[in-house]
Amino acid sequence: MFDINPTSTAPIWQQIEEGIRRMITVGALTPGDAVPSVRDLARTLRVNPNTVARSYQRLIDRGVLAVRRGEGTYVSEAPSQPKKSERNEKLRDAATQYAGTALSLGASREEAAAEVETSYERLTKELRRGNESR
Amino acid sequence: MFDINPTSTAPIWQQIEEGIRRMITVGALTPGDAVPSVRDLARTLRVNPNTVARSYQRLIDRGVLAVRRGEGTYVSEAPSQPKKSERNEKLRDAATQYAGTALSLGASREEAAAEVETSYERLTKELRRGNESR
DNA sequence: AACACTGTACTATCAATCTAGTACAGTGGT
DNA sequence: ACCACTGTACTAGATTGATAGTACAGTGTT
Repeated sequence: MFDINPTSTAPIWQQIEEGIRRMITVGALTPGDAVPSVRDLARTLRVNPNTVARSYQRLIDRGVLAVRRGEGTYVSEAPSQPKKSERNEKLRDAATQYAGTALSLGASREEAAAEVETSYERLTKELRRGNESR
Repeated sequence: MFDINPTSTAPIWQQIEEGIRRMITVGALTPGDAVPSVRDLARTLRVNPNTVARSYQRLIDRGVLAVRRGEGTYVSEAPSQPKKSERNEKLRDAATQYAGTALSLGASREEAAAEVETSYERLTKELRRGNESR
């Protein structure tokens, strides 16, 4: 599972939303899989159930998750993907923010890029762990 | 000068603090230079003077800026640089956050790194602009 | 002396986020 | 029928960030 950074300026519901999306893109969650219940995930992440519910609701609204009433929440069979233009805009915004931070810390372009690749590799490995049984 | 993104989750005072640091590392501000007055910068960025004052105060506390009472605020002659360990930790955190976002958007490692390099180049060029007269 | 600037320091208010607690309807297993 | 689980919905409080407004002391210019 993923971690929550309570000191981050990014709201927790957003961190959870991104975390679920990451697990799907990496294959740790596939269509039809059940996601943890609101209360379970809240206990695991040491977070309020309302906050988890908010994240799930957003993912449901966007067609990434689907609810079976009384049963639980599952990854949609046909997970809708966001428009390409919107995706590129978000990626660009995130890159700009990171590049700005790297610059303010005096990091070179090469160092900034290398640090991203390292983090990317680490995240994918962490997310795939505990998932070899599939 | 730099821009403020009011929709970002990062607080404005932090964006201003990073912006000043960027201008210093890029050379758009050198030791001895005056930074805009609290009220001027607030008007330029369309932000409350209190918010700018908060950013300046943090930079003063860290030895990046220095105040001459009644005159203004200036870039310190011997700008203290943060500890290497702390700098690396911040860079790493920022890289992790960006990599996580890129992953949740389904971007490949190469695409994520390339987008950073592009943003980095763009930022340095923008910041150096209007500074050729030095 | 008067004025226009500087930074600094308050108070008050608004919005967003997170938390705690409670409640209710739907589902499945016993 | 009962129980344990599911998502959902609501109230209320604390915290943080940003805003508006006001005020005061120090500095340089006129």
